[in-house]
Amino acid sequence: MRTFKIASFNVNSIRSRLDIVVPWLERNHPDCLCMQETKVRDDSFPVDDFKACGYHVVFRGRGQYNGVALASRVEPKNVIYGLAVDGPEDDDRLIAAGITGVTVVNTYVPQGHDKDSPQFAYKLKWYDRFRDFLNRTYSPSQPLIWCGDLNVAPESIDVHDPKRLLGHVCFNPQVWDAFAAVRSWGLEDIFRKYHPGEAGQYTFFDYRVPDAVSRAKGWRVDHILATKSLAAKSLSCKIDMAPRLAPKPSDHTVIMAEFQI
DNA sequence: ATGGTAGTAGAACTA
Repeated sequence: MRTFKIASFNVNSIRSRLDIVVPWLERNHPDCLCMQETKVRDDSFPVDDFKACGYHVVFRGRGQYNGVALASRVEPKNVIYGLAVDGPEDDDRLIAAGITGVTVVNTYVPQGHDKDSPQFAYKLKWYDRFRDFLNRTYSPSQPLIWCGDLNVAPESIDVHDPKRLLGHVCFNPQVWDAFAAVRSWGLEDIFRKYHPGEAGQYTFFDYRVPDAVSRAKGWRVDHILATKSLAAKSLSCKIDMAPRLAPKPSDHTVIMAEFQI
């Protein structure tokens, strides 16, 4: 029996966020850190910065947009790059690996732009494709974590102004249905397990909203979910606001969870 | 208030 500590962080450019990510790793020592929006081509990924603080890192990205990475204290096994092993591109939004017996699936779900846009249709389709990916690649009976920027605030308590925001591409009945369909494969929201009904717990604060953090103008769109057997072994789940309060922050912050494995 | 800021870029896009 040991503890498995995992965190997820939309870094909004890994190269711009090294001064936050590296000290955070050294201070918190997770077994695994999942990153989204790395915004860097694979040939420019800062591998050495992760090596220097004792982490392996696997990644997939083509530059300006998206990109995902997974840092791990042990070498990741069975790495899968991309949702679409045999289908159309998924724009560098998924990386999955086995880490000390736990399968970690790290995704950056499409944001959706606007509910009348092709990007929104792509987002809904992406959830469907992701469920198919889970179904053909893994089993809900295995210890598996799905985490990342999932671009959905599942409940009214997950946004600062549910009345005004209802219908937004990240707070939207169609997205809730698509997200629920993935969860019904066999995944539980670990954050809500420890904070049931707790409002005002956010992982994203828009840069464009003045004093968004101090005025609590946030969204809970970054998540850690686990299959039933693993969820039963969870110990904690919390949002760490420190990275969002640091100088030159990402617009997201870190969510982390611990499991007994 | 249909803006605001920050990232990739080296203009316009994504969030």
